[in-house]
Amino acid sequence: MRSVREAWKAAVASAVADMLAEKGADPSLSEAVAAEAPPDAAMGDVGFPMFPFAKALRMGPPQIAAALADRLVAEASAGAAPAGTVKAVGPYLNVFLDRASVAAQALGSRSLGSSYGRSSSLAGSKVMIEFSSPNTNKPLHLGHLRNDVLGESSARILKANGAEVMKINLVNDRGVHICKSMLSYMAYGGGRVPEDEGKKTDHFVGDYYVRFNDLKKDDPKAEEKAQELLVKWEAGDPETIALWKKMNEWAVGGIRRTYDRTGVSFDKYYYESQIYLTGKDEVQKGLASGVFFKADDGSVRVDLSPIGLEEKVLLRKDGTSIYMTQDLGLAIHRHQDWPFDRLVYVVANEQQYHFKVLFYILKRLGYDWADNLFHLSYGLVNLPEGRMKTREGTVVDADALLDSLRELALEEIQAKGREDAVGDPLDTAEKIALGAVHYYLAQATPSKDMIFNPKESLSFNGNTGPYIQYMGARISSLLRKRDRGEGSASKGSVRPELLSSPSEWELVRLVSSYPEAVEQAGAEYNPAIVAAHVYAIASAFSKFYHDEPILSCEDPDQAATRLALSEAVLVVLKNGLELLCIPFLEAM
RNA sequence: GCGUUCGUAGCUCAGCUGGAUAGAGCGACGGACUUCGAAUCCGUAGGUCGGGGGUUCGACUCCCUCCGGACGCACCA
Repeated sequence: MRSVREAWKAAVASAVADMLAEKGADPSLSEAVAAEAPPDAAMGDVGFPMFPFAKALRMGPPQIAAALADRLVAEASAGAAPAGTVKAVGPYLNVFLDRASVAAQALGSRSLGSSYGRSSSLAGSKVMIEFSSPNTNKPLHLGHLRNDVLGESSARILKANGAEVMKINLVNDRGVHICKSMLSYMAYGGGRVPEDEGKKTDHFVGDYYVRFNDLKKDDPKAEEKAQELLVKWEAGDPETIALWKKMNEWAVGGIRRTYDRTGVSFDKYYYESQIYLTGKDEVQKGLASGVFFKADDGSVRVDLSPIGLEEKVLLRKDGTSIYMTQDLGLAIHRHQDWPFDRLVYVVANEQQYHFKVLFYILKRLGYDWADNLFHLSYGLVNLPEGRMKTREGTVVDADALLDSLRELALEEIQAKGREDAVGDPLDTAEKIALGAVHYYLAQATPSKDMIFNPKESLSFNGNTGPYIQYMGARISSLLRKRDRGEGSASKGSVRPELLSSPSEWELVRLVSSYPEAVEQAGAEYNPAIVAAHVYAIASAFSKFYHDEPILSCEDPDQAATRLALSEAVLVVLKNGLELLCIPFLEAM
């Protein structure tokens, strides 16, 4: 569809340039030709507004559109224009595409299967993407799920556009917050292990972190002791390290189980405990080259006035490093490990300042890849009841959320009496729960704060994951029937020109523009674009399915063609859901 | 106080990089199952696009200003 549209755009631009030249105006003004979508398909498939040329041509836009239409019709009769017909509609020049050829192209997606929607727009580029980055003192919560789905989905979209992608996870496994859960365990743990309490290992650790609040009441010096423990840890005290290792294995092990459950994976794990000292040497180099300076108090700083900010300390006066130092070193080391062209950080928007400064410093240090750093900044996830707060215990635990959604989905399957039809009810319920959460989180514009409504996410009605999964299941059901010999489709042949009704054309249009959506999502690091497209096609299919007989169509050719269209829709649904980390279901 | 960002229907969100009558979903109200899965579909009501200026042939979109919310402004991560 794009190629046809581009061809028309070029044809219109060339015709406009000719008109401008004839009137003695500058032909390069024709670069302002823009292809748009008319509000109603009855007005045309592609529209070109003529306003920008009115002044230069000394004509009203409607007159320009009419004159241009005549010109292009003449070219078409001479075989010089792309397929389709043109029509002046007020100030717009509209094009009606040759629907049969667009439909034929859309049906071609069936043979491409899982590769339909791939592009080479990012071919040859290496993209590293960092996401999730959990702390090892507590399990994943709803906010992580948004981070994870944005990261994993973006990675899949980038790959679909031809990029080579390296997914990395930076685990925050050191620091005073980790020491707090250790201290709490030392006080209350009594040597117990997760199995003793029948708990998932990361929850076991998280519970001790929460109990640090009790410890503060029992022991007024708890905060101090946590700091002391951190010092012991940094000194490599064997006992401290042993406990730290044990608890971290529990935490990371549990978190990994949640990743397995949600379909998130990483190519490489980095641990802060191993890299928190990196970056010092880079700062020293920058100091030597004059990018940084030594302040009167002995600390090393960078001047941020060129980007309208103050100074930033990079090394304390005692020579110890800070967060920025570490991230600086890590970025450089990562590039040595795997020379990426772009580096994407999926991190909450509260760290915008941090990345602004980090990117600026890397650029000042002269790294050529510093121009292609991107902070995929996302907003908070809140609940209908209000904001999640750790202290108030209103944080939504990821595992518990998935469990409760799975339970609700299971109840629905049972209520509909579909246990036998779905085969494995619990597994199906789990996949519906995952579809609900991932779709809901992925469909929102990343940068904005959002409200997560669990009940709404699971609704089988409306703009939800399960609704889309349902359309996939319906099409699968049709195909099963066809394979069993039902209907007349097998006796007919596929004829794209039969796809002419409004609902059929809408589906053709959406199938054929799917690759553009994937490409745009990749260019903007925005899975929501794929989500919107997948929902649109599911919704359009639902209408089509309701209005038109498919398998039960009397005319074999029409049945075969409509079934082929359904298969094309299925290809888009499957591929799109895959990009969004939403399981596809044959039946539900 | 300074900076960033957001404000679109009762609620949750789109709005294709400045174009045709601002769109969906939920909720409300009213319809559609002897028919491929009604976990669906159709219709109705509901908006001064936070307010006010400006740029433009044309502004939800760009600029300024005010109001309101969020986040940041550490030698914490």
